Amino acid sequence: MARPSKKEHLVDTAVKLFGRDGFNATGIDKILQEAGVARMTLYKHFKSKDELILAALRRRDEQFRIWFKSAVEKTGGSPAQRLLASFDALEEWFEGRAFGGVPFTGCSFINAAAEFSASNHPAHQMAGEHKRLLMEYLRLLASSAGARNPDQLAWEIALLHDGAIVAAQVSSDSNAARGAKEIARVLMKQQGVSLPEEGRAVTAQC
Amino acid sequence: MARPSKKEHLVDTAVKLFGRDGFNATGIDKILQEAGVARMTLYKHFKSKDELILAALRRRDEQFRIWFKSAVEKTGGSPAQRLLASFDALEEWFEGRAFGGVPFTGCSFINAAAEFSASNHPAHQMAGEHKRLLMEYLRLLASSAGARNPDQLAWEIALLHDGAIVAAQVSSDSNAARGAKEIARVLMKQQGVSLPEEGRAVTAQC
DNA sequence: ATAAATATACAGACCGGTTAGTCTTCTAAA
DNA sequence: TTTAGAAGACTAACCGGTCTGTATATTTAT
Repeated sequence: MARPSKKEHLVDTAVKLFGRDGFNATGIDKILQEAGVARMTLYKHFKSKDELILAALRRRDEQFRIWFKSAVEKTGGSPAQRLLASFDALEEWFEGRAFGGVPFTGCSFINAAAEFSASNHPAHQMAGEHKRLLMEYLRLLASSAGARNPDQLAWEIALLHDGAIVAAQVSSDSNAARGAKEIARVLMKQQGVSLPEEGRAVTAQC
Repeated sequence: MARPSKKEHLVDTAVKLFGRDGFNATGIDKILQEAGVARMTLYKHFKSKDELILAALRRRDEQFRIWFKSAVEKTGGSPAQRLLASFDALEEWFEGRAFGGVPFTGCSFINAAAEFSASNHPAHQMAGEHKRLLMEYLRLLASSAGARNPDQLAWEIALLHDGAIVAAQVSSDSNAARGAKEIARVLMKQQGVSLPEEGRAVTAQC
């Protein structure tokens, strides 16, 4: 019953538990129990745990990128402002204000690449694809913002994102996003991207 | 026999295998076999696998920081040049030219924080300590280089390091270190750190 | 409308393999 | 002779994965 439900719910639960406890450390049984789903229902939809892992990463990629885009765009600023707003989105995430208050446990894709270190492992490759798609979005913003070299700026900002993620995860550095944002400001300026007045929104100038 | 050997060799083997295959995915048996050491010899020196993991991380921290410092300092340049040389060291590492040609599989501490996500887990905390110690070294260099705000510059460069590590690991981006180096150049300039002529060593000016 | 057939999902026993960790026996060297 | 270490059996738990059986719907045929 509720055809859209069982498989979806299983994948959602897997996303949550894999993200929280890791892939190898999370057993099938825990997922089944948490999801309230029978064993054979899982193996009807997925032929192995590895396939469930891939499905969970696919879902996470989709979920994350949708959230990220909307978090960046809800500010409604110019492309340049949106590039900066991406760091505010990271801060939301780090502080557990994103994804319904789920505590931050690092980027699932960085974590996946860590656990599945062989670069030809499907999960590892999916991690690379996720980062590539995020960078593609940044490249679009950089281009719209009038960067002299949009590819380079997107690459740089992506690197700042990952650096901030690592700092937030490994060192519990709650200011990582803000610090990275300041670096981004410098790099954008260097690329000829013009921002409105420093530290004040262009629309609410009192 | 060879008193210094057994325990040390065990830890060295653990460093290698944990680094290559991950912590949860590496069983005790594999380490024992690879090291050619008996089971009880392990449990004579460590009361659990967790303790072996911590010992391996301690060794890796020591090994990595010694290598990193010497790789940075063998260039023999000024403090400012050494800050930049740190990115060349990363490149060596990424390309498998460090640690006796062991292929790069990411930073063991980032990986540890990924597998042991609870921030109060000893391995996770050791990862934070490792990053802190590396940053301390960078702070010293930044200070000697005459940075206006050495703490900030060290923090920024550490973030660039981690960003480059993630890019190299997740996306197999072989230019990650060079790209990060260029960003560092900008940030150092902004901090009033003066470099000799661009792209040419100060001692070998032909 | 009623009855049979089909599909879906749950519950749980079960399997072989592997895990971390303990214990005992044997060997070789100091 | 003493002792460190190798070898390997052993335990208890857990792993991913399979199999059986049952209950409940929905669909189809009569």
